[in-house]
Amino acid sequence: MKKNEIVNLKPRKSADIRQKNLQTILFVAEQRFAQYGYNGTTISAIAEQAELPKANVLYYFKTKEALYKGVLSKLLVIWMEQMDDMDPEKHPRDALRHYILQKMKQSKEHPNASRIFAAEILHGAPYLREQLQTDLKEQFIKTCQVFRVWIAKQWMDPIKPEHLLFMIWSSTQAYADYGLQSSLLMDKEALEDDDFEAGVELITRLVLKGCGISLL
Amino acid sequence: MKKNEIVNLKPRKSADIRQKNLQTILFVAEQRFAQYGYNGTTISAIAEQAELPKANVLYYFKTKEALYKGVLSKLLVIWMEQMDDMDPEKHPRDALRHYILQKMKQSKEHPNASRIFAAEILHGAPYLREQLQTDLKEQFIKTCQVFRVWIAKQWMDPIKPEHLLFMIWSSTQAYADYGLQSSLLMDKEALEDDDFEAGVELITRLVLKGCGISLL
DNA sequence: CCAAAACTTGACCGAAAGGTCAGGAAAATT
DNA sequence: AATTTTCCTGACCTTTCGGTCAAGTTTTGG
Repeated sequence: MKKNEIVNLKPRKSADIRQKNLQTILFVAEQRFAQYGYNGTTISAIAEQAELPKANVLYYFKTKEALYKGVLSKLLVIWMEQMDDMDPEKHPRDALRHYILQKMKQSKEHPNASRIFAAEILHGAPYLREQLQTDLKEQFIKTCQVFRVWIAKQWMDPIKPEHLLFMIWSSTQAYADYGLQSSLLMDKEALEDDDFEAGVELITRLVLKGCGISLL
Repeated sequence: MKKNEIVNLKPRKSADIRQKNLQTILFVAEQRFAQYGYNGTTISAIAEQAELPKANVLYYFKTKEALYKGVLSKLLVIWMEQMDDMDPEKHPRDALRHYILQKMKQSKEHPNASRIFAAEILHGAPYLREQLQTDLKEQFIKTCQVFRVWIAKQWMDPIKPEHLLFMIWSSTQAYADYGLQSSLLMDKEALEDDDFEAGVELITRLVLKGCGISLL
């Protein structure tokens, strides 16, 4: 079992080539799609940035659409996994705080996913409709149901669950989607850790106090 | 079916032709840009929907970019005019309520403007950077300043003005940008008047209570 | 009524995009 | 070592897009 002869030379694994190229392409594609949108992104540009011939990119992904879907499905995993349920048994104070924190973390750590999804939805979700109508909707309904339980228990004021959730989503998501806008307005290159923290704090505060949940 | 033979209605002045065509083109272009984005929109598609030959569209707008800018500048007027100042003398209860209502009205009545701007910002504001850095920023700073006055007067809790404003913008804007998403989730064709009202109510409530402003 | 100005439009063009393909190089398998 | 499978890629094809143009028609102004 010879690994690779002498010390030097690349540890050129065999089947790893595929994995490595797929990864590179997907990584680059994610960036471009996030920044320029589907139609604003060209395969040549991706190929160039990935330092591969265009035909090679097309070898791994037969079509541009397939590549885009590849990116989407990769991001969808990240996207959904953190979206996990809120426990109706937990006190909303803790559950909501945690949820908002998670959401914001998402915006901070995966802004590309956020942006791509935002653009998708903005344009009628041509590729995500299915997912939205199933997975996301299930998540939505479940979370609203939790809110209703809390309201019934009088742990929070009777607000409209759908709109509350909507507000939490949009205001946290905004830190990814409109990161540029806000940094422009605040004279920064980009949003910093402090900004995300302040965002979490403010949104949490508004939600808790707004719903009549004590902060302690 | 010529109706203005005998009655001699408007004998179709030439100057009117220009206005009429410009209007039609801008109207159609606005829709397409909002739905498909800049790169996803073709001049032929606009021409077809406007029932004009492509070359005729190009006669009025020399380039696609010029047309896009035409749409933007038209929307920018609408966009900014409602953004007017909050009065630091007024009580935040009324001023904020009014502001949120206006913002939401914007989302409801001019969703295309909202969507186009959202897409612009999402992609780094290639055409709006200038405007954002001047007009919008001025607006931003001014409003934050008003918040600070209110805080100094102890009319509201000491929150971070930038983030509060950011939250108001994003959550109201979302009713335009993500109108589709939300209607999908709520089993509706589109958002209805009730939804906008409920949105205003919830956002106002969260903001006021969250900032320690009494609701009466 | 006539000439100039404004408008209209089918035909055309070069560039760039997505995608194909054939044949060669490298790995893997036997 | 031989052969099969996978990977690589330059050249090429087709379509579509933004944009031009020249030849016409209509409107306007004198």
